[in-house]
Amino acid sequence: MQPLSPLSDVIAALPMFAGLSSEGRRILCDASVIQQAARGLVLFEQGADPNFQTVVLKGAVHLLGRSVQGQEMVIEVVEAPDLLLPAAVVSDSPYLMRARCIEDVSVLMIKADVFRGLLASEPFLAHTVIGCLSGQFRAMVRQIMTLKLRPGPQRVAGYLLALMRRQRNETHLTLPYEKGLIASQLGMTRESFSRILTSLQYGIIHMDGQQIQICDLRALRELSAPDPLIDGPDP
Amino acid sequence: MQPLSPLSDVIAALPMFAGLSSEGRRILCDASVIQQAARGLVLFEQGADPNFQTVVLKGAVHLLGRSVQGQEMVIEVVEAPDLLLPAAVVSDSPYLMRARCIEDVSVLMIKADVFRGLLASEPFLAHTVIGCLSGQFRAMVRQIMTLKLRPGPQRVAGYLLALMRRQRNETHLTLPYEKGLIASQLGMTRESFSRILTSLQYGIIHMDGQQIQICDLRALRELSAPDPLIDGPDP
DNA sequence: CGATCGTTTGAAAGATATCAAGACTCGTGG
DNA sequence: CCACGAGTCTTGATATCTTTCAAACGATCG
Repeated sequence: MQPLSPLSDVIAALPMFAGLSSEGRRILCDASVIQQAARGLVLFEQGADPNFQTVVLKGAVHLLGRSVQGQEMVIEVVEAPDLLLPAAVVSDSPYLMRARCIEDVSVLMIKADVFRGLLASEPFLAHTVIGCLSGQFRAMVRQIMTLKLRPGPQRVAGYLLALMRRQRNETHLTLPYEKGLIASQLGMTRESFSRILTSLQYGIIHMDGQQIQICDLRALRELSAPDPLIDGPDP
Repeated sequence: MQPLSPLSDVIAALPMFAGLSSEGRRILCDASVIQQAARGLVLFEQGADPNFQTVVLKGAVHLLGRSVQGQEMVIEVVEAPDLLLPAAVVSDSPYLMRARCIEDVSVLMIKADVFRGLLASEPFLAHTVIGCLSGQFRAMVRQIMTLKLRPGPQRVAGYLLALMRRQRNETHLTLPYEKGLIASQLGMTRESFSRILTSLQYGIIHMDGQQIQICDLRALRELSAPDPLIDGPDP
């Protein structure tokens, strides 16, 4: 609850804000608070107006879309260090998604109007936001390409390979959260996800709960039909 | 082929560049050319490195994703006036998609390195790019939500309603391009799209080639299960 | 007129979702 | 320590949706 390190030290330590003027840094500090949030906590609701620009300092956050009928799906995952939906904040438009903490997180919350003001006066901050927005935009494009061009099993295989790369390229990996959430991130039901995983069980992977051992990397890669543009360089 | 109006006049007339310093405007002019491109022309290829920041001045451009297996789908539509994939240009990363002119377009092409340089020295340009990026990001999020949360018929109904709104809210509308392209934009095959349209034929719409008459707006809206966040205010 | 392209339609196959039940894990409290 | 219950995951049967393949139709254009 209480900031262990003074706010200004945290901000000074962030590469994201390294190039701010001292004046800008002061304004930023005055308009910010640090919060700890427990796993499961909702940071904001779909449809809400952004009052803060949230910066994820530690941990990861799910952005969930909800249909009129009430079903909910993971649309985006934001991991520290990154901005939470700067697109909504800079355009002062309602959030399209709900933000829920995947794990215990710490966030920096900057008053939205101050943040927008700083954007005009601090070229460095503008540059940071541009970099962040472009990265998030490209991630969304990749996801659309995946949804439109790849069937379920390919998406699952690709997901496992991406996970492997993020976990130090070892053939043993741990699913980062519940399978139901992963399924919705991949655009399928948990039943389908479960079935696809079991279909991989015979020769390609070995699964035990959240633990997955990749037995036949070559086969998995072949199954995913990787595209270096979408998936990054070969793992 | 040849610029009818001098380059500097075109740039001066664009709201997008209205706030540039005179110095910035000079640099921009020196690094830019205006091009006319015919319908069907490919402006750049998927995987290419961005040499220019393209500004669509007139017309519209399709951004197409291609899978390893070779099938191609419309991922995004960019209409004048807007930037073509600033996310790739500012991050100096390969284009994720191919750009193809839907119709005859005119574009302004700015050398990419000069554009990135101006971004640092011209706060107004940075602000423009932030606005453009955030708009495009939100469009991608909406598309993902549509793909993940809505079945085919809802997507088609929603598309028709969106089209109606863009065409002065009249109940008679014209499909902007071939049905096959619209189908891929909606994430389905042309056969599925055709079947869904015929299923609407009986009472809800009347279709004749590219012309569509909406007979029962209420039913169409109900079928689309609209979400004001995704679809905008009620048409 | 014949060729090409976009579209529609039909029949069949395949993929995915849904519904329902059972298995499993894990934390709680008796 | 065990039993319970909540939540998650798996599995099976079925239904539905979507794609695929194939053919025919229609328009446009040389």
